[in-house]
Amino acid sequence: MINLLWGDPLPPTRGPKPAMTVEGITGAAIALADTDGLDAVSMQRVAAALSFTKMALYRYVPGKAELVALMTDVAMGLPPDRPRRPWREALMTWALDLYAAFEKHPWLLLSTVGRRELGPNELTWMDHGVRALTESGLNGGQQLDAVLTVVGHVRTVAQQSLSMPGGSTGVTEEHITSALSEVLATQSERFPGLAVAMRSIDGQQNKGLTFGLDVILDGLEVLIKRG
Amino acid sequence: MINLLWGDPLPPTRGPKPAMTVEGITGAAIALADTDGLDAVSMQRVAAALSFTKMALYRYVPGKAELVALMTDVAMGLPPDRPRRPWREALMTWALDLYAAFEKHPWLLLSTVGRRELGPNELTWMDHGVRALTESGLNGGQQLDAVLTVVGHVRTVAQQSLSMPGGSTGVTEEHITSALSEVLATQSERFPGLAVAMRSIDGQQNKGLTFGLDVILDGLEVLIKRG
DNA sequence: CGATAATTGTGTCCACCGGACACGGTTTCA
DNA sequence: TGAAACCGTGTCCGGTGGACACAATTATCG
Repeated sequence: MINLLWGDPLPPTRGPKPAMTVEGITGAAIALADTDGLDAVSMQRVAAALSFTKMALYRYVPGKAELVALMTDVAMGLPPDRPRRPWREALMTWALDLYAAFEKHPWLLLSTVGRRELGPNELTWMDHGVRALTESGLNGGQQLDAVLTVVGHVRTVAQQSLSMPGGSTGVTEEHITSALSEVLATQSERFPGLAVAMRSIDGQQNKGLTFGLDVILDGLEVLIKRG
Repeated sequence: MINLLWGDPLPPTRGPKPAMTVEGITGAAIALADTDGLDAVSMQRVAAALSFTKMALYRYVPGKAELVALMTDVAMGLPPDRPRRPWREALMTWALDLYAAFEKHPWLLLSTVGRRELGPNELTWMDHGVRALTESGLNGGQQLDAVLTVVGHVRTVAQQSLSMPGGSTGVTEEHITSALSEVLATQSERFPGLAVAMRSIDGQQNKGLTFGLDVILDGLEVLIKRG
């Protein structure tokens, strides 16, 4: 399976020509997930989208888990190339690029939970994130932890701002606030903190993303300047 | 279903006495998830644990999604009561408490992804988090965003440090580093940033959690002091 | 007291899921 | 010209969530 993630090794020569490709299967599965969500991705449906039997897929992919891993790495893609910049701007645009990737394929939030095999594209993302901090003065562990903190925040905001199936347009806190106000209408005395916080809210676009990023980067700056 | 989350309303009077309770079902499901993971929670297995047929559960719970929502809110529990303290210490211990909750029921990381119905316990967690910041000078939206950033980081670290089925003992970066070093052994030139970062790592316990929290709180402090 | 209506747990059935396996057709190599 | 390798298909299995009809149980009403 690692072999699949890192490029298919040997096209055999003996039998009939394969009628499909791993790339085609992965692409069909991604298209399916993009339109109908990750739950709609089943072997049957992927095969049907390619006009084949589901069992034919197992000639190219060991199982569903590996297919999802392939989908994930391909859909993640490579981080866009950005010019060298000071660590803060570099990490900020890197985070926004990552958010854009989640925005393009919201199901990535589901397929990247839990322990899993990391593909080359995902590793490249991590590499670029870490490299934004190479000249910051932080040591290796700090760099990794810092990137982890940023990706965690991006994930959280994306997860809460992107409706799972198709929706995207980042209306950040839209749902949570509406769900909250619904509850607080009758239970406001039970959640006093939330109640007063909700009253002084300014419905700004994508605020949660940049707010948290600014906070994290400010914190990193403190750490870096402290030396 | 909301009714279920917020307390069962009316025990009817006509037919035979119910032989189970929603609490019992939820408890059995939680126990099952604690030992064998969330994937092991099926209607059949939950019913079998209570020596009943799976269809009997549907008299108490509308469906599996609602059962998982119940499990989630119950397992989350209420945040421990802590004495009033300045916002920074309050938020820090709140975050550590939240991490402990995820440590106790690792499957919460899976059951709390995507759009879902928020239960009273989960809302209480949010309320306590926000209330830690009431005297910080931040406005309501900022308070919510700040708490969201913290929970995002806690989730990320927990997710990567807790092995899904049963394991717990927070050996934070253990897996990611081992998986990374495995790849970097042969592909180090392809991920130069990761390669050098891995070389200067100090295998400290649970470092990722406190590191990120310190960074976030430092950033909040900057924002607050700026006024 | 007896009939009725409501509610319980069960049994049966369905579509769908991931996957094991055997089979016949196709292609290349010895 | 076999023989060996590989492809796509069909069949089968255990498991999933859930709809539905059914007999048994219980409280209420006449």
